Amino acid sequence: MKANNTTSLKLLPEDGIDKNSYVPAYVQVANLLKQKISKGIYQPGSQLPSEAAIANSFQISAMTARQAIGLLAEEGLIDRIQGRGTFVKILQFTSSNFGLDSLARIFATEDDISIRIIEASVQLATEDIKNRLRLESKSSVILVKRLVLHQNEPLIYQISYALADPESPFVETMLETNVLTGFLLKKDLNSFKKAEFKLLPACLQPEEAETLHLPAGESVFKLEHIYYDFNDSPAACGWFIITPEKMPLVCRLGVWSYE
Amino acid sequence: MKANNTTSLKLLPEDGIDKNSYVPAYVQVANLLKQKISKGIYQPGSQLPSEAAIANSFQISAMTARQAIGLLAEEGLIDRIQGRGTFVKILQFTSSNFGLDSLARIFATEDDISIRIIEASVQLATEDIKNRLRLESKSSVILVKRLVLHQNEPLIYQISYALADPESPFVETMLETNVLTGFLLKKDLNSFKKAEFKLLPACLQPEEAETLHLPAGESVFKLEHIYYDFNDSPAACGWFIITPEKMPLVCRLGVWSYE
DNA sequence: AAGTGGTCTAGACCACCTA
DNA sequence: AGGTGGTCTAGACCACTTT
Repeated sequence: MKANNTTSLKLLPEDGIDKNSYVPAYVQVANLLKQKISKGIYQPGSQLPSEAAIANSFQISAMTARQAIGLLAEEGLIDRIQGRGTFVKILQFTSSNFGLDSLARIFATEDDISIRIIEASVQLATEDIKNRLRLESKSSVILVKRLVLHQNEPLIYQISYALADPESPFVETMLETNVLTGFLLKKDLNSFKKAEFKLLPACLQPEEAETLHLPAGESVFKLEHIYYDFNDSPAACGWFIITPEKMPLVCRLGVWSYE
Repeated sequence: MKANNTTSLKLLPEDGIDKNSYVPAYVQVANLLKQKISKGIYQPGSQLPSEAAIANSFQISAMTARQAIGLLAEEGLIDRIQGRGTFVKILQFTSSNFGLDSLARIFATEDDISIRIIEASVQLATEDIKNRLRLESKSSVILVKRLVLHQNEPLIYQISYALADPESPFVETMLETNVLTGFLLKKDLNSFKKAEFKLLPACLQPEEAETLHLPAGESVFKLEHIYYDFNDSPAACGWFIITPEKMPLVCRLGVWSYE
């Protein structure tokens, strides 16, 4: 009943949905509602028709109408308040959300990406690293500095520390590491339970600048990370250095499509 | 049937849900699934039981089971692949998402926040501003520099430009502007259709440093913004300067709660 | 009391993947 | 062909807010 292979003709009802379309009803309804917000028919701050009213006007069930409204909620276009109603959101910069989409897209292709090991060694942990990994005094850690290249151009300068567990040949494992498939220890990919990331502004240090072929002193992003194992113990930490040009952090609020 | 006021006793079935609890069934199921992921019973990369199996084992309907799984999906704990199954995600830094929660929390209280106008004037638009606001040559713009204080300590240095529309007393309106209630023109709060934000690392300039009581040269966040009206024309632009201490950008992946 | 969003059911059928 | 996730229905009841 939902799809119809027998015809390519498309009826365009004035304001109804096409139940023979491959596009789910709730997506169609969501888009129609977005259009009304986009055109200012539903103004910021104003109340949307109730779920029941929407279900009725589009001749769909309440659950389906609710699913459509859920889409708008996911996109941050509306607020749902139990007992009061659904309201078009007023734009607020504090609801901005910045994702690493640009990097994810680069890594997704897996082509043109290569890793160069700058340094790999076992060292005595510094105070800073001991704090981050919750280590006893005089603990040894593995340090690996990598340069990630995209189309043979420096992309990310990566420094990571991991526990020097004598039970396994860690350094070799870390040298094999493939950033593409998860970024750290390939064999330990599924041994991490959780991770914490912190984004910071930073000033490019001489060593980093030289490695990345950039002028020292430039403003860059520093992405710190800590990975935890299934005992909730920090098992690896480190940071990435990357320029805002290679990793643009952009966020859009409001209606940006669907006319 | 969902709530039960008659008793405060709580039965704790081994692995079932409490249908008399105020906590929705789908939330209970989601938490139980999270526990199993947290404990490593469901390991990263492995397949979760099917929706039908979950529905059956918890004695709930398929839709409710699906809703529970939807919660995990929202939190980025799992991947749903049609026709194949549901799988526990392997942590990837590229799926990090940074929100301005810390700022939103500060602004939410509305207490201890005050605005100081540093400068307000009408100026000829520079090339940069003309590009951003898509202006003709020799256009006038309103420039306002504000300092947002929290508990009488400098928090944000804010610079904004807006079209100098002769139809309304803009400068006065902008002087009245209250960051708390939306950040720009109070009267125009609901006249914006969409906005774009860009997060950048920056180096604190002398004027900014002095205003914020910070040493020049420090690394800070620069949050650029452009607001569009319902004609899709850029109507206002500008940027915030804020330190990473005042606006920590942290992101957590994996299971961080629910023992 | 009436209206709103939120939860839940017990089915049905569809689209997709694997075997 | 059988299993999986995805969509949809027509109802029911609940919790919350406003009148």
